Amino acid sequence: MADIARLAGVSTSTVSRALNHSGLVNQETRERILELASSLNYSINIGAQNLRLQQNRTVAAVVPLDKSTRQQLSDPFLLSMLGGLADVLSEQGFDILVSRVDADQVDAASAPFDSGRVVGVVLIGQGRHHDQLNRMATRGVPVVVWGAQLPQQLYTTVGGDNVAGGRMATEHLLAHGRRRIAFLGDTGLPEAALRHQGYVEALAAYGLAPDPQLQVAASFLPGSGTDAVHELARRGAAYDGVFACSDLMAMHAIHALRAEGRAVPADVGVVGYDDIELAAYFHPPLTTVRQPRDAAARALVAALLARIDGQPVPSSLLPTELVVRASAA
Amino acid sequence: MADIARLAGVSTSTVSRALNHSGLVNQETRERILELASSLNYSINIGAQNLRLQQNRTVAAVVPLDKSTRQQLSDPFLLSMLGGLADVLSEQGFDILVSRVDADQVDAASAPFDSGRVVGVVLIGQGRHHDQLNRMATRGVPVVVWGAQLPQQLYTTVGGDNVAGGRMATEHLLAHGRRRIAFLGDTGLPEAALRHQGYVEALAAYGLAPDPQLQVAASFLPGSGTDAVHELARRGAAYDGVFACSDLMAMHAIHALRAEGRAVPADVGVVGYDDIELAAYFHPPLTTVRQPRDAAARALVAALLARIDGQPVPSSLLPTELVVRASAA
DNA sequence: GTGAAAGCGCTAACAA
DNA sequence: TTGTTAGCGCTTTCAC
Repeated sequence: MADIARLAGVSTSTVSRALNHSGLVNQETRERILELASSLNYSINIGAQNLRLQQNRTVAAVVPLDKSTRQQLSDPFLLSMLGGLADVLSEQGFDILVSRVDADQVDAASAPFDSGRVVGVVLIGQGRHHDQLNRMATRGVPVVVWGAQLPQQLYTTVGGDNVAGGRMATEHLLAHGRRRIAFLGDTGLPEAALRHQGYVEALAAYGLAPDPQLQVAASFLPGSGTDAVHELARRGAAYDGVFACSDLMAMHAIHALRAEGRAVPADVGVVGYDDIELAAYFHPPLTTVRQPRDAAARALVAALLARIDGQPVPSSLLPTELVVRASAA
Repeated sequence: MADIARLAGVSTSTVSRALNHSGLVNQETRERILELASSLNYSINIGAQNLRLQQNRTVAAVVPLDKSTRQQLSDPFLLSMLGGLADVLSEQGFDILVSRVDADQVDAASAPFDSGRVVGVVLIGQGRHHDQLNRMATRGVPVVVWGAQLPQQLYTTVGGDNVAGGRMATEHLLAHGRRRIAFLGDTGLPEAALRHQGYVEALAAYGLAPDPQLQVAASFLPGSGTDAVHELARRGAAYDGVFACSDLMAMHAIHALRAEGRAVPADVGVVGYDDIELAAYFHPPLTTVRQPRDAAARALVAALLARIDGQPVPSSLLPTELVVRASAA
């Protein structure tokens, strides 16, 4: 900036004003400065500007990753959520800093906030971090989480209607004559727990009680769908339906079922969750519960900005929708 | 920091030294300061520190996106590359700023560098941006690109061996008796062009010439695989093999073939590219060319750091590998 | 072992 | 319309 000032024969103040399109600069001077700046590929140093202005237009998107398994974040839905967030935040003029933290040290998610790097944090995946998240919120870290609303929650969540999702998925299987429906998902995770609740409700409406033998605590890691089907086989469980808590899991399960010689949907009906892009092209095309990804990204950003603004923001529940294709009919 | 200094009864200089583990601080003073800092959840303001130190440990990962189609980056392989980069960069103590730019304004990719936000740029996807990338490199922007090496290239690329990949895929189909092999990919893109070259070479080794009727300029966008199969049908082209330039495309193509009543691999053998996570669980399990994602992420980061260091960095070619499953046998 | 002072690149009173 | 000056939060000589 000093260089430009020198070359333009003005002070840095004038350059600053010109670059910020302040009206208080002579038309001609302004043009000279702008031309100079663009010919030098000069851009205002954002770090210095932020320091001076005490502002910041960067948000952290944090994905917890399971370091025990050194598992990359690989769930396509969560990954695409990251993409959706990036889009929405760009639109709003925010930059997005992506960081990955150990699932058991989610506190670390606030580091970029504490050090003034970002103005807020979006956590993609609530996991088992309720307490840590509450602690962060208490410390005043503006944090918004993709996940389920929990009692005594001090942070804001945005999530799909998991109970309804679980209910619709199960109802669909029941409506197609399935009576022994396996539930694949880790109810230790709030979202899966709620989907399970929907599952139980749907069963109850048919006068059925959930059979513990049919419940497998499959994680969201790839491969878990396969493992779950093996586990059911090991238990000798009889089932004609599967409700999986993610499409990835459902696809793996279908693959494993096929390996067992069981046809989908003829022998076993399968319903997934998320409606990832590939779901429609899988074989058989996957019946699944759609989560509103774009709306979610929008809601997460809106909530975060409001939080940053100091407003209390209620958690929100986005509608989910059953997409009927062929895997359960 | 001033607060801590006051509370500890020392000057900010001392606080700074203590926080930076400078040996020149009294043991006891240091401890008092550190305790104070952690009890206040204080972290050094990185912006100010960077300004003062003239340093920066942030790298931009830029994904070009096709604004004409408003298409999100959705290719699972590229998305997972982003994940791999995030891992490697974290390991090295770098933060990662993700931005999306219009495919036709890739110049904008250097904005975070010009404004001092990042020390370098990794571009995930070379596309048709050769000239713009050369221009960026000429301006001195440290930029490293996932893509193919091109003549007169001033920037550094890291890429898989596309020619070998194309050759192996095609050879595999040929070895299984396929003679009319469709090529699905846009040869306007450097990587697809090289894969096509491998395809042609493999055909030539069998004394076959490529049939233009069998070449469809399918993009990397989702749905293009489906479109390509429709296009082949429209042309009335006869084929018994398909080499698709991405797994996503291959999966879509298989779906479309099935809709046409053609079995894979019985009627048509299909080979994909990338070896995304789902490839093994697709039906039929996808035979594909594996791209070394983790090695690629590592190489990209190493190249970028060397570039930032001012060293000239040669482009590199990573080995690809044919993963034989069931879709082409 | 510690503090005072200067300066990283920028902006905004305030003065001219 | 422009320049001077101070200061954002930090580190680091230099002096004590």
